[in-house]
Amino acid sequence: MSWTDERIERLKAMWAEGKTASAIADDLGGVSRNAVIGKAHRLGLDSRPSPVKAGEDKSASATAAAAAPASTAAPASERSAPSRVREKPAIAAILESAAPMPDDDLPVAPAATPAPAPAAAPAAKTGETVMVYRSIGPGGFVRQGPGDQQPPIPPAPPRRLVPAKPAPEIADKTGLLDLNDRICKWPMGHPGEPDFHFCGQQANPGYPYCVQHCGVAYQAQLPRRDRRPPPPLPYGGPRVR
DNA sequence: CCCTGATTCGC
DNA sequence: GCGAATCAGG
Repeated sequence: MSWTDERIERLKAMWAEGKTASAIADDLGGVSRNAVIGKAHRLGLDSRPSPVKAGEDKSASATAAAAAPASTAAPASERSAPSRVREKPAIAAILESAAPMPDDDLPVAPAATPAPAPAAAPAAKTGETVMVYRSIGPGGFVRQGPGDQQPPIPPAPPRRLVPAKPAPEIADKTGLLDLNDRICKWPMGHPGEPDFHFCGQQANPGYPYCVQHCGVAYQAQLPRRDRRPPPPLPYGGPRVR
């Protein structure tokens, strides 16, 4: 079925009415909803509120490709495609929410300190043993492997927090409270380990990491034809739809 | 699973 | 230009 003038007019009208692409495709007949969407785009019709686009942070993703670090910069021939960049670690987002303590005389710890999300270290590869860092109170964590059973630990009671001197081994390392938007937040080591700290280099402006770590965190996606097929899975692989 | 619209890219 | 395949959020 081809796009006659008459069918294009009907598509435009229904698109303007806010009908979904599926409904338009059903109504026109002989075309899929993808065909309708594709045609609408080529006609330059208004974009609809997309479930995917909603809430997207434009400033971050739109500039991601342009400001990509030199180490992964795509060749000039590469299509301009901001969405071709993916962020690997979600750690930065978690750390962004680490607000500084109120400036009161001495802060009081909340009764129930939620355990931080067990963020995987950036270097972790699939198949590696997943360690969990369980909070055992303010500033304390234990490492747990999947096999380690341990009853839940009751939250620490509220108590006054006394400013502690940093341990000598991290005296001049970048800790959680040293972070701000100009400092690279790439984790070095693992949370809970005595010398855990952050990279601390000057952050690439607009990014949570320094230029070097941006090169690890943001990587250009290969065109589909250049991607390797996923390795075969055990048991003959997943069910084919 | 279902739905949605956006995007990519082989044709 | 077309539209299936894919993506990603709801």
